[in-house]
Amino acid sequence: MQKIAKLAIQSNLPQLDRLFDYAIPDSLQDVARIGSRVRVMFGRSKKPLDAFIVDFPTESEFKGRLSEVIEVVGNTQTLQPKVFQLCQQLADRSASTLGELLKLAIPAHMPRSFASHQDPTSGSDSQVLVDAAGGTSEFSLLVEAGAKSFVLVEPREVEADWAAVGRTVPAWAKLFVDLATQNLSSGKSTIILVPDFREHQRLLDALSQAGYMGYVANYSQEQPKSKQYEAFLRALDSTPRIVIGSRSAAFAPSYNLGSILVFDEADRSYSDQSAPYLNSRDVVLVRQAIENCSLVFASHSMSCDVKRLVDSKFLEDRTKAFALPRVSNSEPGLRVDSAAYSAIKAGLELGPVLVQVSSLGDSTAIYCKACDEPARCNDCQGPLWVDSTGTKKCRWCNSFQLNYKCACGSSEVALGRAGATRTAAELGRAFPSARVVESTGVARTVSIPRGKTLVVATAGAEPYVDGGYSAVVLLDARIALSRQNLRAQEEAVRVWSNAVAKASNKAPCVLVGVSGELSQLFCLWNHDKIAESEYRSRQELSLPPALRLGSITAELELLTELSGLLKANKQVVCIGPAPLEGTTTDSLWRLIFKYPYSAGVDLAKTLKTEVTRIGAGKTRAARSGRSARPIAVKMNDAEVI
DNA sequence: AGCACGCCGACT
DNA sequence: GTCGGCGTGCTC
Repeated sequence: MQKIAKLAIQSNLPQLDRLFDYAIPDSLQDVARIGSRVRVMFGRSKKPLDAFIVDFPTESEFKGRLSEVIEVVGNTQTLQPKVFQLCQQLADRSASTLGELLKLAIPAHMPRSFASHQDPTSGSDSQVLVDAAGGTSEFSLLVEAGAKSFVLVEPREVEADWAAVGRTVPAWAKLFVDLATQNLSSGKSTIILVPDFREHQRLLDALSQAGYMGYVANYSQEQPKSKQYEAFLRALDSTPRIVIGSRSAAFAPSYNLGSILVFDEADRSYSDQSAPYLNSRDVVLVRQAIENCSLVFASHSMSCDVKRLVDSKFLEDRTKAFALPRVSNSEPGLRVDSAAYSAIKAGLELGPVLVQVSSLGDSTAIYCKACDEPARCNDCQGPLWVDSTGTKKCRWCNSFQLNYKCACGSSEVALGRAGATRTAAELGRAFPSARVVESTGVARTVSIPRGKTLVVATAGAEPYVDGGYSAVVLLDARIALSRQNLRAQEEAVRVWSNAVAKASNKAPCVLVGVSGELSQLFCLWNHDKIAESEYRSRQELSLPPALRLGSITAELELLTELSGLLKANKQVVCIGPAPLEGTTTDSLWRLIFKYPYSAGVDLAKTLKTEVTRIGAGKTRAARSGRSARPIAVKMNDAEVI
């Protein structure tokens, strides 16, 4: 009797989005098991494909002759059953294929890395058993199996008993290390998601100080492929691990998963920019249900999405009381007003000061001095700005505009609002004894040493500093609030809060140029109330996250067809289709659809069938060859409004 | 994706 | 007569 394996093939072709049966030759029967990575010949293709064994059925439904598995790669359970379930469920919910999810979850095999990981003499693990304070700990509620929590974290640098004397760690990093410790003490793994390299590095530092590097699987995507594969293999080991990474770490294999911890869940970097367009928040919610592990969202502000989950009792708010930060606001007026000046001046006497600005470069815009019209690019009519080297550049085509001349004939210009570079220069003149550091998204500064330093940073690029800043000044707050985006306020509060959280205890923080209810709530650090009123208004307007909003991008003809299909479902509301702006291809249109959360899985299933049908070109004449036409289905599109 | 199969026009 | 164009369908 031949042995049969059901395989999930790692290919993102929608036509192949099902399981295939293969025969296992006698020679491979000892090594083949559920989760094994195998190589198979598929179709008429000449090169073998990767696949994973997901079942050993006693007989096959398939009536033809079965091909044989040609190789079993390694002796590890590369695709854990729970990760397989995760991929399956996410493929269903996101209207994409299992193969696509498997590509996200499982890195390609690399024989050399694999061999060195298998080699027992190369073991860098000299693991000490962690002895945490048992079940009485204040953290036990957060790591309890099945517990789902939100924690508004203390917004400052704090001391940790494992850190070197006089050194501090961000409170969120201390919380995460403590929770990982709690898990290790009961033999469990922890997966930690961080939004970018600053948080990644800061957490690694903290784990290193705590002596846990032997447990860490570093899932950073910023290292060579071979290192990433090694991290995957470490996560796969039959021993408790601490996995740290960004989006992709949510798919990491794990031994005895105790908790998933997510810092700053509303950061944009958690949403995928390519298919299957998943958000880490959704991924970890599904994974938590499969693993029955604990889940903790920890942030310095409360996003609408988290507010919704707390309101519906899906998450428990387990915020621990802490001393509120000292935040004040000033009335609209000068960009850098007296409140800002005195905070910087007083702060510099004690240590480093942080100034948050909203944009890069020297000037965000330029105007003609003669006619006051905004300066336009000679090539494409895009708006001009001045970069950090003082060069006039076009925002659209990025071309240099050395010989700019206005349509009225004048070549004299007036500068618009200052970006980080000019702000740094101006403040440098005002505070000549301070060292001025500019930190933006492109400059990779993780942390700066203590000293009389004035840091001018764009939102989200604030370096950490040991002990925390002695003052934090939030400039351009009104600009952040007035962005034409559904999430402008939520996002503004988030970046302000993250800057405030880099301050030391009792350091003064100033929100410059904003008055009104929001700024008052912000000064009182009442994030629950801010999120509450924002979420209520979203509910009144029927906007996310009160319901879900998805989009389909394709040719108009296809969208018309799909919109007819969507309208058949009474729970779905369609908007558009409308031509897609900002692309060079004018043939792409976008259809937006709103639906209640409960309708999501069914709707995704319908769309997936349709996309597969259209992609396969079964009913539609193929004018442009049969190659699948571009259809991008986003079941949860945050950027669309 | 790849690759074969099949059904119509112009070629030694 | 048949060579080869691409439209169509399948892959355990």
